[in-house]
Amino acid sequence: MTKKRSVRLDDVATAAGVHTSTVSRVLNNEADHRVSAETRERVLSAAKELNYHPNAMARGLRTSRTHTLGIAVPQLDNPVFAQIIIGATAAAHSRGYDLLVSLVEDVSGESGVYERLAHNNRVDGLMVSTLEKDEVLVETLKRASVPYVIVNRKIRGVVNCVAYDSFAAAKESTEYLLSLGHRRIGHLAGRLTGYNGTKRLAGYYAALNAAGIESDPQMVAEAGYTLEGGVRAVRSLLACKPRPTALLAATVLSAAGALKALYAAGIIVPDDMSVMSIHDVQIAEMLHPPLTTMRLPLQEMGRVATLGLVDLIEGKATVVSKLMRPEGLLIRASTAPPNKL
Amino acid sequence: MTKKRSVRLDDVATAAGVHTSTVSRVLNNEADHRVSAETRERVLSAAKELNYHPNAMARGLRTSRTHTLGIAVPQLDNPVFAQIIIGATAAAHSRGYDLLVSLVEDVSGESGVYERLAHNNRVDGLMVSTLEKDEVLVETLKRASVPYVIVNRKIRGVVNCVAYDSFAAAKESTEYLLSLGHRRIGHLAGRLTGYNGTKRLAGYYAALNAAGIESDPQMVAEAGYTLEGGVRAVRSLLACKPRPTALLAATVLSAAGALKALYAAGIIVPDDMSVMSIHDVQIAEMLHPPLTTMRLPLQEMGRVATLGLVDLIEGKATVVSKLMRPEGLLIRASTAPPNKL
DNA sequence: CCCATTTGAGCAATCGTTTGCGCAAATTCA
DNA sequence: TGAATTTGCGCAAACGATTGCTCAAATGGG
Repeated sequence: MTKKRSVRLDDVATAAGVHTSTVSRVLNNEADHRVSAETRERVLSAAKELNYHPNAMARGLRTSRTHTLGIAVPQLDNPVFAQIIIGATAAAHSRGYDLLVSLVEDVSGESGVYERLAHNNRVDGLMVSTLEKDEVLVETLKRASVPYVIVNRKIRGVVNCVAYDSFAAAKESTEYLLSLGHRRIGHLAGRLTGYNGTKRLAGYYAALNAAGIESDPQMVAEAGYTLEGGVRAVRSLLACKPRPTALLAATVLSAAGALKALYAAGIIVPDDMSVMSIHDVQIAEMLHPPLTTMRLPLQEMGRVATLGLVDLIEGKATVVSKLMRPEGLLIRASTAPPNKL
Repeated sequence: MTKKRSVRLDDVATAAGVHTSTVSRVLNNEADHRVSAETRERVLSAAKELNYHPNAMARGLRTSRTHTLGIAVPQLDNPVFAQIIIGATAAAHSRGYDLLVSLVEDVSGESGVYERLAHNNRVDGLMVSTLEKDEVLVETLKRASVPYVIVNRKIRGVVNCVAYDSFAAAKESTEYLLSLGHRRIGHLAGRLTGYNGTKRLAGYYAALNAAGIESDPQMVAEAGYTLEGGVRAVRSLLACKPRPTALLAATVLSAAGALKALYAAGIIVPDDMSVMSIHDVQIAEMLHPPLTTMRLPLQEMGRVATLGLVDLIEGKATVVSKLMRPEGLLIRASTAPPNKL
């Protein structure tokens, strides 16, 4: 509260009886420490004594490094992004960086975010996890003045991407449903204009084909990544005859919507229909019945992207590219063999 | 990618044929605009032409203002905090600030966060929503060098607090259960060492007393703010005889745990037992049965706290203190009159 | 027409660090 | 012992903006 003048390098220098430059070198542990042990000691204790903290602005101005990372996400109330951010903050802190979270809700409108963060030298690097169309994003990032990495998708023309192997995740999920004996499997797809949505759809088809099952476009409904989307998609799938006996949702929120809609339609899960989804988050175990999921390393992805970005910034790497493998099934009560009629 | 030198005030000045100071004044719209309309025009177009963006560091160093706010939360995977942050980001952006999110998980250990953010002049102000004991927090904040506001609780000795009227929320919730005809109402309390936990407990008691019902400590179990806590608490409450016919959970996650545990115990909701909770978040409608809730203005709280903090920073206010009223019941399918045996 | 006032814009100091360079003292080597 | 290094530290110039002053030119009043 009190507007006490903060203690500067100067103050420490005076207290230790040396020049500011010496203090700076000591405190920054310069590579070739051309400072006597005794002086070093004196400086360190003076700094501690005065409770010195370097001024981030001044330092930033001089070194043009902010020790801050930015991350742009489209939503925060989606546990998937929350988890990614959790992983990212932890990793950032572990490397001495802070994390600036930017919510970029409106896909098209927001022209300012990248500018605000990157252009003003507010951040040393940027993680981007928004939902723009590839071309738009590429175009915007072309103007970025700091290193960046795309999180949660892959983009043609951008080398630094950390994404899930969504194809494998969907394929393995579908294989599990097949192994239970299901033959008519529906898919609540993600956004079919985006990376994850299309990859998951492809993985789903691949598993069906490999099992010699002819894929039926009627069994696929785009649900996006929301509860409501799941509700709508299930309604449309229920119109098919014969009905599917199992559903694979591209994400947990749409699966939740599916459960809701199925319940409303009087269809019992898993007796009448199995449901599973990609992404294991806490919600899965709160649903009724608890949801079988394919686990993807969410926090880990935030971590990997962050560490990679820091390496990029610090020149320890020139490329950050990783496809994260699914971590396996978590079988709960929402899946079972199909009902023999 | 290319390390293009960024365009400075100097460049704009040269382009416009004036001095940097003039450019600065134009761009900042100085109060008494002692600049001719023509010059102003020239400067503005030059700035746009060159795509000039002020260097945040340099400006910050000079003005000792970062236009960044910090918010410290204990968890991100709790939708309650996610919503608060959503409200806060929007409000911050609307006033031209960015938001630095800090996850302070370990209550006791983390000594560094406040220092890192506030002391280094990384932020102009701080919102604190962590779970430390009051005394610890007060002690830490005493050393803060920037304005701050406590979010989601009230603390003796700190004037700038934005919190819920948790007492009213719990009281009104309990009254609803009473109005349905319930007489034996259990409470899944929050943390009984904290503000919200105790206030909600008090509100619950108050409603019971007002209805002439003797309160029974056995009907209260501390569940905290997690799924597991809810599960455990319900198990202990089920041991009471006679059993409660309704439960009020202090938060939605513990309510989810309650539903899970009740299902496991073969108790039907709401037929055999009603369940409701404070805090309406999307999870509530995904649960089975959909959960009756007392709505509290989550995003709004983030907004109010942020705007207040900015006012504090900009000297437009000296106090930020608000108790936010509940927004009313959202009646879903988890509550009903008690079963007449 | 002359002096007082206002207007418009430049000068230069400053914010707190970092860092290339210089220079004395201390050390090494022959 | 004298020259060549090495060691330890200070000097002062950046970094890019903001802002109190200064001062000439333009304006106004009598």
